[in-house]
Amino acid sequence: MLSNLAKNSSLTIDEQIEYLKKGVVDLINEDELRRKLEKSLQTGTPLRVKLGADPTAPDIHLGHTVVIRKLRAFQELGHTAIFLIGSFTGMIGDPSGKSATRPPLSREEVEANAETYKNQIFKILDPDKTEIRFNSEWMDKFTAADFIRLCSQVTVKQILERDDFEKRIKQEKPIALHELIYPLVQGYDSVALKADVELGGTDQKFNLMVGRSLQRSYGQEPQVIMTTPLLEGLDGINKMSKSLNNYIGITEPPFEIFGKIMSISDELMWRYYELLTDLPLSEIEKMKNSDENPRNFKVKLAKLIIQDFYSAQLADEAEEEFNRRFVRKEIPDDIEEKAVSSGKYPLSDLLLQVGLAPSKKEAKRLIEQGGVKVNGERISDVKAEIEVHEEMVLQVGKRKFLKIKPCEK
RNA sequence: GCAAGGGUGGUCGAGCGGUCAAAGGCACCAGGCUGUAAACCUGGCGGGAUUCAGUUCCCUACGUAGGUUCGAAUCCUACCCCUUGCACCA
Repeated sequence: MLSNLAKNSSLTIDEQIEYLKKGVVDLINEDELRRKLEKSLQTGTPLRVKLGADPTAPDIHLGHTVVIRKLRAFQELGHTAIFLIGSFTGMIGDPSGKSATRPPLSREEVEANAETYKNQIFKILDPDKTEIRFNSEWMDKFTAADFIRLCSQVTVKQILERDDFEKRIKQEKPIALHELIYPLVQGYDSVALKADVELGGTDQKFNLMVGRSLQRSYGQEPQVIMTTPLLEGLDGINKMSKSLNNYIGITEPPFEIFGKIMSISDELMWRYYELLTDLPLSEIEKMKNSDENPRNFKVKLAKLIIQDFYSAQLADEAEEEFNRRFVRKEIPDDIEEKAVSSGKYPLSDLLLQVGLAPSKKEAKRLIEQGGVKVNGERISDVKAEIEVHEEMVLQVGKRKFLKIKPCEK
């Protein structure tokens, strides 16, 4: 995963900047970045590169990895990654998300989530060059006076300039006061951490900018900010998110990842190539213009992504399993098993009982529409009865399988 | 507190006394065509029962609780919640 490390350490500053800029939407600004890189080189002091994370969503999906990969790029160049967990800000709720107020997390929950984070981000980042920090480290000690002082650093107008505040005002939608405060607290984190660079999704641009101006107010050199695009989810339209269920989690089994990648549109595939792989744009362009069946490129993409979080071998296995199941339409061999007491059942009842259908009506629908197979044989008679006396495989749709094992009552 | 507008199925959004389990879109599910692509086509999309049958029936559902009606998502009353404006407070 960190194979590029050695390779990149010998890059010139210009090459480094090129490398870091790949896929970046905003870079504010390049000259400052250059100066910081030069100074770092001269003094032998790594840059402190901050990435903030919300403590409420410890399940990392491919969308998050875009920016984490960027953080890794800095690590590869020898800099320090600071992964900041917003244990304090989590209690406020970022206005760029849903406006529903979040219940404060307990200390235990934050710690548990932090562990989960670590397990996941270290699939991408080098643990030795990563600092994990919590903003409650300093925010818990923040006094009311500190807070007032912080607030005095910006004007109301500046805060209201933020796009989504502006929009909401126009649409006459409510903005809670604490939402206005959020960027300040997040920005102060940069002050507390003395960040040289802060990364974030494009939706974080405003917050990152506030960090810059606060650092100036507190007498620090302002951080460089870099934003990365929000990755589209599997639907190709909305940003990837858990709540829209259009995501690929990095802890998902290889086979799942493979299948999900295969199901994305060709158009989206190129986007994923750009943001989720290290392939240079020129190479991606070449593939795009070739006559080869795009399916092959999709297979390649799926394997590249799986390799990132697992291994080449597991990627191959995922492909093989995929081919077995969907190309050759074979029944997989590692199906979940369920014991059912032997006897005769209407098929619809059986489907309901083993959880392959949420209701009897739905079960009947599935049968009627030809979505149900027993031992590989399609059964479309709603009133079919099944005798359970030996092992059998139930299939619903293309991907739901279940092995039924008879047992005594 | 006052005034106005609003709360409908996963979502958006019609309906404003019966023909409403509620138009239409989206999402989703199954099938077809494929490359588990896109586009497209077909069917489905609260639950349970019943039938030869796309039959009939029952329950639950339109913020909550009542009421008026033979009959309500649709009318009335109270309450809850959301938004906006105004006032009160400061």
